[in-house]
Amino acid sequence: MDPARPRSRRARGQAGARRPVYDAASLLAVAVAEFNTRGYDATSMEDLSRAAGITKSSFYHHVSGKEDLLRAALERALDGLFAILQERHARSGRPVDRLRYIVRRQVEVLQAELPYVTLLLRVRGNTATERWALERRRSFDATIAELVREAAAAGQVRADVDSAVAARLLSGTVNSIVEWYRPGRPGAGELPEDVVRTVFEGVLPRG
Amino acid sequence: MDPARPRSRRARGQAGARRPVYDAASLLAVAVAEFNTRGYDATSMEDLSRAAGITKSSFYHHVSGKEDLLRAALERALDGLFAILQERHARSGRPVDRLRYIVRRQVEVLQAELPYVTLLLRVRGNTATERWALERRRSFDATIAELVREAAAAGQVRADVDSAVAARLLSGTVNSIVEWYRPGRPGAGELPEDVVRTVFEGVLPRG
DNA sequence: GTCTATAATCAGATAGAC
DNA sequence: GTCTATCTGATTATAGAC
Repeated sequence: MDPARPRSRRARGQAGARRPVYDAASLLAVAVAEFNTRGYDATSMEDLSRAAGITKSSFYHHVSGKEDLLRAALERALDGLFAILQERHARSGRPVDRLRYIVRRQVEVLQAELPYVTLLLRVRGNTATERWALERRRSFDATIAELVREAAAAGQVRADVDSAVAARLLSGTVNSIVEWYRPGRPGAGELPEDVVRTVFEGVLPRG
Repeated sequence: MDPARPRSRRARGQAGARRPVYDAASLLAVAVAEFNTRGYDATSMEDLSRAAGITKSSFYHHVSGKEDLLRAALERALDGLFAILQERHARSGRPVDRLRYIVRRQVEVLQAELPYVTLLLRVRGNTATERWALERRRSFDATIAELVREAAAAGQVRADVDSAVAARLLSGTVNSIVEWYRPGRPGAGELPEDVVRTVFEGVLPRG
């Protein structure tokens, strides 16, 4: 009927294809979405392959196993977060200004890499991969905590709350966003600035 | 050798017994600790019985199953949280004062019922029990969100951050405490007030 | 690249002896 | 109350046909 039919094979690679041609990256996205819905441990390879629309065996043709999917996802999240610390405004200036910048950027990365960061924040430490990710996370948090300490020593943040506690509350507030933020909602662009305002100035009206 | 030997059976019920005489409540505490360490789905009944020092079969003699353990734990956490909303200072006064009171009490309940609240905050919704808990949690959060809205309408909290966003950040900050707080550390008594100060006034210095 | 079939292991749960 | 032994089903992963 249609002489151009053989081309449809290539066309599947474009958007709008009935069943996408998968590569490692797109299957990772599918897997991470499932991990976040059910939890990593509760998600079987069967669940993943069904979500991709292929059989378990076909799925294994593309990926090497469940834990490698996890590692790739966690790596992407961690790389995004650590890249912030290398940016110019995160490395120079008053501690409190660097802190403000990092918090804003952290919210932005969280929005941009939501599924990957979400997965990262739910890791428990059951496997070597998870413990590796937890350690890198702890290292990131320690950098923030040190910055809060410096800002407190310079009188740039309040002294009546222990700086270690303040740092944990700050990180906790930012991280909690993954529990409810969904992209595409109105007001998403204002979120980083809203978080900075709320964290630094509190919820009470200006005084 | 010792004519009083039979008594040792009763003595095991006291503190310092080598292997405690278990009842449903003490096994629940053991189970919740394991759930929080490894995650609910990654924890097997074998893990639980080993943690209790008995076999899987003996463990089943005391409890009816894994999901019932989960339900009992989640119920305890939820009951603790909802009880706050019935207290006098949570029900009368200016919205912002009620809010402040609830936040302080929420931190206190979180400290007192740490393992149970921790488990509650990690539930994903895979089973009917988990979905039931998630719905009760959402109902609790909705009460807080409504209170923030009222406080905003009365000009008692800042208007330049959306009240729904502010409410989520507030709840997120409080809930994030389970990720790092451990009882018995110095400064634990000051935590509720530190959280109230940080959330309401921010991390910047006064004035 | 996708499939069916299956291996090997581990999970939650129970039976029945002591 | 605790044990050993076992059932049943799900899980990760692989073999080999098309």
